[in-house]
Amino acid sequence: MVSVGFDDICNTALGLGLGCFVKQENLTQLDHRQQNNKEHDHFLPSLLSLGSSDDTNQSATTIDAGRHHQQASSLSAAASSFSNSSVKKERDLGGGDQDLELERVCSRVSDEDEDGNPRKKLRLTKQQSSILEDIFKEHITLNPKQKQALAEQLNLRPRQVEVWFQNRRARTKLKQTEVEGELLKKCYQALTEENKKLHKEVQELKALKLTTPYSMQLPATVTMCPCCERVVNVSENPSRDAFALEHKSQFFSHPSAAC
DNA sequence: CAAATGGTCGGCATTACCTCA
DNA sequence: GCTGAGGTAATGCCGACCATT
Repeated sequence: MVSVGFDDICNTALGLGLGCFVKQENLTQLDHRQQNNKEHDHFLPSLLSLGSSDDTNQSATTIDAGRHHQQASSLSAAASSFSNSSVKKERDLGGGDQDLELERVCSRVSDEDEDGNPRKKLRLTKQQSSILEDIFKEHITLNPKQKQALAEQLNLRPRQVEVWFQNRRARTKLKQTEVEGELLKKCYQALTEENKKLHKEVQELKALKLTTPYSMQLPATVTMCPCCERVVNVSENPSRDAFALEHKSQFFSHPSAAC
């Protein structure tokens, strides 16, 4: 099971599989967004100029330089079914102008592979999914470098990594929406219950008001403001004594000011 | 300096394929 | 073997943003 810190992965494709990653500063989502475009200028050349120091990098560079040529490897078995898929457009860099142009041409071809068979849907391996999940926990978006590096690590195309992250964000949002919906539902039920209680209380108070003279309506320990009908139970809350007294005095001198 | 243009991105809705009960 | 439901990879479109002209 491969477990690699994403900050490490995204820093350089050279580090893939070599454990020689360099820590990269964390990026916020906005940072990613803003950085994406800026990085484009130097992203492509840096990847293409990856000096292959070993066979691992050699294969990675091969993928990058010619994304339409599938690399033969165990991990790429799943990806191989996409060699000629109907990708709308490969938005990821890494192939140069000629490759981009080629991509534009090839991207709109049929959903069939070289053999004329209908495109098969990729199922990511557990290992691939696990790595993607781990990285998603750290970063829900990728910048081009990160995407490219991850794609190379997983033997997928950058577009596939991008799509996975898009779908993963959508799933996260959907779950979050469901959770919030449940929460709102519970809040609504609680408020409804509270509302019922308050209505019942109001009815009881109104009934009490009708059947009893005002001077006898309240226990000796309870004070009610005639303006707002606010009730203060002095005996239950001695700390309010001062408030009650002050309020009381205001009731009869300046009732409106008290409320 | 402002407007037009082109490129890239993420979000979103939808489609298409696959698996499983 | 067939079928419907659910999961998910992939597609297509859109608006936002940025760089360039």
